[in-house]
Amino acid sequence: MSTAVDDDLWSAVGDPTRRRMLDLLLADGRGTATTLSRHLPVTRQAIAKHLAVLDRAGLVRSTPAGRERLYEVDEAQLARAVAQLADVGAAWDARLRRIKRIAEAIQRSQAD
Amino acid sequence: MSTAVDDDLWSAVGDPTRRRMLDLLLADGRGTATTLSRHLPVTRQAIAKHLAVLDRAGLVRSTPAGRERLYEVDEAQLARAVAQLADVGAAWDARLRRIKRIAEAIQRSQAD
DNA sequence: CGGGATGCGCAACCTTTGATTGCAGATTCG
DNA sequence: CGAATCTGCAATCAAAGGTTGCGCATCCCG
Repeated sequence: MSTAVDDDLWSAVGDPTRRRMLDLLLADGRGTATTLSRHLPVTRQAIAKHLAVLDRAGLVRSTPAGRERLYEVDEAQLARAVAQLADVGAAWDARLRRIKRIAEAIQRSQAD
Repeated sequence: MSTAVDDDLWSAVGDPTRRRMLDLLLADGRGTATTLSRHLPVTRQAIAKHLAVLDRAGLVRSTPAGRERLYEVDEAQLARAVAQLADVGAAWDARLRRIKRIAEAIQRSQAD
């Protein structure tokens, strides 16, 4: 019942910059710290640190290619993260629905 | 297409302590900084700061009651946050599915 | 009604993290 | 070869999460 979420995965996905990086990587298939930074309002070094975080969380993999380093999304791991988002959302949603049911029941009983 | 997420709402929900606070508030209906801190591994003051964040994001409301201050979840706003979680998840999910379809198509064409 | 217990809010301080600038090493390309 | 480009490392900074230490209001009970 305690929503059993992997906090590392969640916090990797919790940062807005990292979410946009994942969006970009998914859209283009791959990218480097430099190319990503061209589409985001932060410096290449900040991007590099975020890539390190995503790498540690297993959400991206990287391969050196000459003088640059290419990153790509690990689809299976991102799917896991998506599933966790859905889990937390579903848990809250269920509680909200239950609350609504109870509120309606009270209203009905008061209408008697 | 840019996942149009309210970053304030998301970042309010992005913190693990705040997520657990919302869980507790949903479970009990209401609570104070002190009661919440009894179920969490942080001090009352830390909880109070988180409550201020959640309040600014509109996810909770508070009413003074004697010497204590009761907080409760704003269900409509939490529902909005849940919807945003679902949106981001769905967007990534769709991209992952598309990638998978393409990969399968390539495999099929190579099998010719 | 007075005093201890309980709850809250404010302030100072510490640590972590997202972000910056600066620089040196490696690789590509004209 | 030499200039351009990409990377990685280090120092520095500001914001955020967390803590301790008060002072003040409210409740409760003898």
